[in-house]
Amino acid sequence: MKSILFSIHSQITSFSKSERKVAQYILDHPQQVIGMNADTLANRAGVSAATVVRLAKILSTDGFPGVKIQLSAETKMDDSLYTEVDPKDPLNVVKQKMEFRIGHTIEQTNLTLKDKAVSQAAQLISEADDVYAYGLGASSIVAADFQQKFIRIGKPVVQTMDTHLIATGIVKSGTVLVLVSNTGETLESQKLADVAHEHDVPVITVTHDEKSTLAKKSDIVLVHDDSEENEKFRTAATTSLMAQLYVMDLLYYFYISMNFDENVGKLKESRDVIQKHFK
Amino acid sequence: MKSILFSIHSQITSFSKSERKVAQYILDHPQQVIGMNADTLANRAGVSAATVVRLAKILSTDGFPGVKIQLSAETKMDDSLYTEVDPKDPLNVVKQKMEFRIGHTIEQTNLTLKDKAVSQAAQLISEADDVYAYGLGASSIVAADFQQKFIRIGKPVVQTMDTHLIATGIVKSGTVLVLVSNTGETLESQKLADVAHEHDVPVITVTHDEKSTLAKKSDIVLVHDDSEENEKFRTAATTSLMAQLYVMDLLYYFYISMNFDENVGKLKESRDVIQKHFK
DNA sequence: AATATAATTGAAATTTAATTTCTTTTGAAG
DNA sequence: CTTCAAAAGAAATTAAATTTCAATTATATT
Repeated sequence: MKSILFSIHSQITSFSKSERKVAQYILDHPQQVIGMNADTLANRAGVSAATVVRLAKILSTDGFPGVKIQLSAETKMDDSLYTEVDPKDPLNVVKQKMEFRIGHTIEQTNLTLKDKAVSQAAQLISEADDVYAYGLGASSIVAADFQQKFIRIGKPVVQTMDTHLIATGIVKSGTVLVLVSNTGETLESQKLADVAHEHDVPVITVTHDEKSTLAKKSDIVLVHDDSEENEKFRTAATTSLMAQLYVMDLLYYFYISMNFDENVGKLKESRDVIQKHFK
Repeated sequence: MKSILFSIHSQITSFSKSERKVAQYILDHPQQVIGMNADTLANRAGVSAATVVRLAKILSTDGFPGVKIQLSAETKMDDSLYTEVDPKDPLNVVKQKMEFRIGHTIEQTNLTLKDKAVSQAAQLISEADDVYAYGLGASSIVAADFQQKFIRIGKPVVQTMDTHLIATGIVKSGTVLVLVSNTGETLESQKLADVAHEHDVPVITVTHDEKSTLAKKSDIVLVHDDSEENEKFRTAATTSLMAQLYVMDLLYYFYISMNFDENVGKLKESRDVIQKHFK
């Protein structure tokens, strides 16, 4: 089964005038044609349905529905939705745009995030006696998520926005510090990184800017995408928040898989405890 | 990004017996199904054509032909990606699978979430004198995000995990209570909903189960998807967390757009304050 | 356990879409 | 001009999808 678009392209000179109109329309709007019936396409191309069907028979043994199916196999989604969210957009358009950009952000994060950094971070955490996590603003939410995830599998994490308290904790070897900072320029995080290094405590940073001050002060950098960075009207950096949570989830997943049965067992215990005592 | 096979995989437990037969047949022979009509598939699966069509309607807005078209689009890509994350999967496969299911969750949430519920919730919040938010476990993170978002635009929100404190607050008319609970069965949230109603305080709930106890006790229900619900090994309900954050973001967006210039002005002020004093 | 109620299912009827047939139109050759 | 063949559309036909509805099965309630 070879490409139908290629077929059209190479055969188009042999088509009759009306058939050519249809063929050209398909070449110009393959994605839209997938959602049309023969009548609609006929109208759009300015011919009759019979012509559409005749052309379809040339292109596919399964007639017009067969053409749509083949088009669907070879056409990828168009990127027209990747425009900024506009205050005048109705909610349903906002939804579509958001869906698209979240998908895009995760996709990009999959590219920027280094597998090796994830495995090294997981390794560090598993070897650590104590783990401290810090983030400010939206990043505090990510740090809290990180804490929750690891406590559930029996790996306690201290997470607080009290910088002094964290500084007090990260003075002991065997400790690991996890910092979350979208920009990588948060002053508080930088100070904590300095404290950590003074005491040979390794620093794992989650940030979107691998060239940021914080990234340079870190031992392992988990870099995520931030597509909304340069937009005029950012809703609330939600996509960047999601990218960070996603990075944490991969880290968590990798950590679990290093010792799968044991960790899943602990996860199950956690659920059972809740189920038994709080339901 | 929209995958029928993943949809089937994650929804199959919710299908009826006959629908499940069809669903399983599609999972087992996606390529062959593309070349069948509804009758043939019905015979192969041992059900009636009506059942095939009914299932098709669940899976695609374009009915059975739509299912075939989508199958065609995705069977050329690696059809192992819609399956559960497996501990033996290498990290790059996990990344792809996760990307896939996050996209799917947002897409599904766009379908389940009612625009009207969002606008009503935004309206309630804008008219409220005081707003309280509560969530436990992963949902506390969502409540915290909600708080952060609205404080940034000059709408203070009280968010704490101290149920007594919340109960103390929601006894005054003009107050709104926002509850986050994935299952909709969290006891603490139910109690708070009861307190709220005793004092005529409206309750907005974010949950994945519109038939849950909490949903029934709520004035406005913001329903999100939870595709991982039925999986044996859920990483950490991260997709459901993302769906909740996404719902909050839409709510926030809608709230801003009700009074765009003013709210964006406040958002800018918030950023300036941070910039001036903490950078 | 008996009954009521709701959900599920398939057969038949209906609607919609695709296809074929047949007639009209177009255009090139004599 | 006329003739003929190819092309195209209108209408008729066929096939497919979908809906309706009645029968059945499952679920909840007393």
